[in-house]
Amino acid sequence: MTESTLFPPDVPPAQPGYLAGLNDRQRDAVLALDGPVLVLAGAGTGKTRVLTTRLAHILASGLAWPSQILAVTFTNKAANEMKERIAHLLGRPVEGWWLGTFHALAARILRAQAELVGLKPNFTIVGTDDQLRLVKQLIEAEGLDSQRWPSRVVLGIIERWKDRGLTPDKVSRAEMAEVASGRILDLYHAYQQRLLTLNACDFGDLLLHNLTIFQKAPDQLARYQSQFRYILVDEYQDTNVAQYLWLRALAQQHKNICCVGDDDQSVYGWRGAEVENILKFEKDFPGATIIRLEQNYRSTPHILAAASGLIAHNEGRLGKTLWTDVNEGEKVRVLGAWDGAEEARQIGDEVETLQRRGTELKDIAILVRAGFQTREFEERFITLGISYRVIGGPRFYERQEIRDALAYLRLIHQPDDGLAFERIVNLPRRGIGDTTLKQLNELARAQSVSVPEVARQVVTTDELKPAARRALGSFMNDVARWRGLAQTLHHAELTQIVLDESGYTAMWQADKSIEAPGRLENLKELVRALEDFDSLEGFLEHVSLVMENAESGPRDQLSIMTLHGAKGLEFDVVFLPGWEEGLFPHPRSLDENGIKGLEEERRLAYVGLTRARRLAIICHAGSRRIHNQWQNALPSRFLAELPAAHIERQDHQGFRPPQGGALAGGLDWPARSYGSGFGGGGSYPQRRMAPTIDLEAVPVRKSGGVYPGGMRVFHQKFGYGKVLTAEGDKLEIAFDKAGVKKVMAGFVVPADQAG
DNA sequence: TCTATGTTTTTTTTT
DNA sequence: AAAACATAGA
Repeated sequence: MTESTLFPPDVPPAQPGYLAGLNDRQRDAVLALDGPVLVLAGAGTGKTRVLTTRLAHILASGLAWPSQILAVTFTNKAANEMKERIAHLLGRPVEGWWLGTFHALAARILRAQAELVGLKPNFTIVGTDDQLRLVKQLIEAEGLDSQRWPSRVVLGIIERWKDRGLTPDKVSRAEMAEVASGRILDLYHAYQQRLLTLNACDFGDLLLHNLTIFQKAPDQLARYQSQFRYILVDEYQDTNVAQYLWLRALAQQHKNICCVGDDDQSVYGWRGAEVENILKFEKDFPGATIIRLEQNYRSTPHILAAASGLIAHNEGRLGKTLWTDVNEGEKVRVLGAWDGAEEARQIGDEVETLQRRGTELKDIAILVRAGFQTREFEERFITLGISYRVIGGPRFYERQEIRDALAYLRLIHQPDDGLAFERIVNLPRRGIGDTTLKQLNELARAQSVSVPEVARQVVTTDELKPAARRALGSFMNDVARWRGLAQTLHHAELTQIVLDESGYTAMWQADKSIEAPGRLENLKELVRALEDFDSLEGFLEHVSLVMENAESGPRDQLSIMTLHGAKGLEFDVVFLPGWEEGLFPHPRSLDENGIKGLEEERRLAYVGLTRARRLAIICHAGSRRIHNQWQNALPSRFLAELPAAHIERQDHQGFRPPQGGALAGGLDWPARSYGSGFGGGGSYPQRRMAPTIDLEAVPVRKSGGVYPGGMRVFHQKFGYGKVLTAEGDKLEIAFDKAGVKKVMAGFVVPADQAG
């Protein structure tokens, strides 16, 4: 144990400085170290502070070595933040403890114990695309109707089983009567078998295999149990059954487990999270201390009251009463708009007003229900020149070209990685098509060896047609050669060579499509990223577990993100657009989960409101284009649930809410027909037919810029590109990533002046 | 085996 | 409206 040098056996000071400034409840939560503790922490009650202080306290008082602490967070970002804050509290960084997401920690255990579940320690963690491909293959093999059972749906069912800690053999018992389709269960069996053959597992398996290990090897479990003297769990309301079982198993010996959560902020039910875990806590850990944090330090009374009034419509809550001793602030504003475009315009105007009054962009956020809503705001902000960033968009490591390149590396590193093999064996085209692949698969299945293994064998036999055999042989040769190079070369270098020699780079260079240059750029970026890692294994693990984008520089930018993505964050001003029936609450949630779904949507609304420190502005539009069809929308029922005393209507342009307005209170919008056409209950005017010219969209800045054809330019939304034609103020530009677009000259700057 | 054409679906939220 | 998907033909 090298940690012993880190902490001299000094007795901690009688009143450690880090306890100063905590309120009584918070201090209780920090100091209650013995036995199980459940902290019910309402929004903005200093939860993170309690968590970090508690950890710092354990370490500073020498009650445990870092390696004896298990701290689980929900995102990698939260883990990093915790790491930093504790280093700050203690005045030194902490190394060697078990801090991370459930998935990262479970992966760590699984690497050490892989053999117990039939995996090799270097197993691959497959991503969504691989999962879907696999399931699709199996659906075909099992002869299931792929129309009735799309791979997406089947995978969803399997994942939900995994969330509940059910291996295929356990499902049959628990679920026999419930699921009318025993065939999906067969498929689950086959899927697990297939993953095992591939020496791979998916995200759910990380936890599931851990549970199996705990069951199969009580001695190993006992080892972990005695190792982890203190266990800490953040966002406990978002744990699923598998995670709950995992925690319960590990906490069994010392029972010093502290879970922090808020049942009102449980918004991941669709991913298998069970709020019931919070309710069960007392039962499973008898004598648990329960501490409520109810003093809110974040929001103004109006915001708090509005949020509380809303969430009060949910049943089966543990119930908390948030309060604050702040006594000022604006009411929550509710803004009606004609349509989505006007909504974006109004929010843009508000943002500019806020800016003029000194609010910085980084303190403003727009929280949307669904990803597609971000587009209108992006367009508007580009026009206005408001700097923004969309958080949680498409991720670097999920891009096609990156996954392809990684597949090459995986195949080199793990010769039996069949998924990687299938992905790139004919990419670029090598004349190894579906037919050949099908043959290989059959052979592999018959001999129960991996597909790459079969491929290696078959090049020396006459199983395949000569053309296919030659193509395959040459490919396998290349891979073997690269594998040899891997022994001596740095992997960044190796990657470059592989990409060039395989023809993968050439493939994109030859590709005349608009996104090709961008993809090449991303590949370069990948090679650069590889340089930061000592080992390829380390990099691959990083890629599979760290699904978040690296943060860009500390610039003053407005944040646009989903409500889910906003959990745990806070901003001075929060805009909540799209509060309409048909969008929020999302009908799909209602369809699939009924009243439970509605309550989860309501919690989502609650989360959104409670992100705001100073001001919350809710918006709704009278009509919105969905699937490119105009649909009328009534205000969200959640608007009617907000206590009238704490909100203020701000309608623009003669907008008139139906039936006297949501704020009259007690109105029950019909949940059913929001798109019922003319006069469907609301008094919204129909969309004007004549196309209106958006005068504000005409650029006012920087007129007269001259951009000759061929010049490199930068556009805030579309990125870098080359001018094709210039006609007055109108430019036609081939953007590296966004393709050919017509834009106004005022929106671009010469490439060398960008940034 | 690859490409072109026609048909269908899409947009809930993510470790 | 666009993208993803499936089918048929070269």
